[in-house]
Amino acid sequence: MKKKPQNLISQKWEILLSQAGYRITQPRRAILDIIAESCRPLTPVEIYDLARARSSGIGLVTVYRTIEKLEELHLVDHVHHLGECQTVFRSSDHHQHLLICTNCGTSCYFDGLEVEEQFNQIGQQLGYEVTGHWLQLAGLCEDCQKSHNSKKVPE
Amino acid sequence: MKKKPQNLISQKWEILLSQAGYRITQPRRAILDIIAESCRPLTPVEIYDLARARSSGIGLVTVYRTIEKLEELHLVDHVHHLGECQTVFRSSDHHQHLLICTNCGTSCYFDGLEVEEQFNQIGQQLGYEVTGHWLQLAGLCEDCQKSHNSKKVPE
DNA sequence: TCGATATTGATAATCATTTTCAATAAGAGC
DNA sequence: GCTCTTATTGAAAATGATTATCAATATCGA
Ligand SMILES: [Mn+2]
Ligand SMILES: [Mn+2]
Ligand SMILES: [Zn+2]
Ligand SMILES: [Zn+2]
Repeated sequence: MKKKPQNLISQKWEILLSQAGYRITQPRRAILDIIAESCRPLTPVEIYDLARARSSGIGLVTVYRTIEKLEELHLVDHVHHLGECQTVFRSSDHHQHLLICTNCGTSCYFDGLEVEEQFNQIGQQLGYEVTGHWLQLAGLCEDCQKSHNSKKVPE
Repeated sequence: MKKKPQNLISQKWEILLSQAGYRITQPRRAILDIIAESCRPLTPVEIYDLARARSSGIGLVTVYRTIEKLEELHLVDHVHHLGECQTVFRSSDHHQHLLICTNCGTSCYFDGLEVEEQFNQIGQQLGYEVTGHWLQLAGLCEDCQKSHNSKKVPE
């Protein structure tokens, strides 16, 4: 019987949830794993389906409640892209932005942008005090550039 | 009896809707006016309430259907901000980005950003072919900076 | 091991959006 | 202006997504 090596991220999340006074249950663990391992933002129902395929008897309600707690601890971000406005993706530890594949959803955080100064100047010109920004890039990932037509969606 | 001078934008929209084969009805006209005049993104229900206050007997369904057509003709944009993911705002004629007040919602388009080159480079580093971007600034508008506390929401 | 209680899933309730449909009104052609 | 076709309307019902309720269960500190 193979022992599945647990994902490092979900391992960390379990500790943090524990420290916040939440309990680590079987359904919750399955949901954490799914989200932590995913290379792309997932909808609640996608998480539900993937988690159920792995360990049965999980309720969609529990998915929503688990997402709620992960958000509260800032361990996941809400991602809006394409039609979906409610997908969830593991958050970066520092302020970063997402580059999302328009075909398969595979997402990467990136940083190193030099834009804050420009943002402040634009605000000044319009009389606003800029307090935040929201930036997301869209494109085709390496795999999807090769197989340009196929609409396969990973994990 | 005062003749209300019609908004230039909604006037233009009526022509375009007409040319697209759609009819200009009283409910539709009221909805166009509300959206065209607004200085901030509105939810369907907000549009519904404002339009009903102006001319009675308008259905929420008609609001949804009118938004649908305005979107189809690219006359309005979907705006995601704060909790709301389904607000509607008159679109800019060329590619621009929005700066939105976090307090009252008042929004301005801006351009003159020098970022496209940086976006492409970032994509290259990560193996993506960048095809689009999504950028929005948030801040406090001039009025809301003065009356920092009051949560009044215009029109 | 025990016990307080956080968590669970089934079910029902709520909220936003879409569909259905018969009545109405826009507007092209006369 | 009048007529006729048909796009549009609002009420009501249907759908889909999210949230609240609640009794049974599982977690985890003592
Ligand atoms: Mn940033
Ligand atoms: Mn741009
Ligand atoms: Zn891809
Ligand atoms: Zn403001």
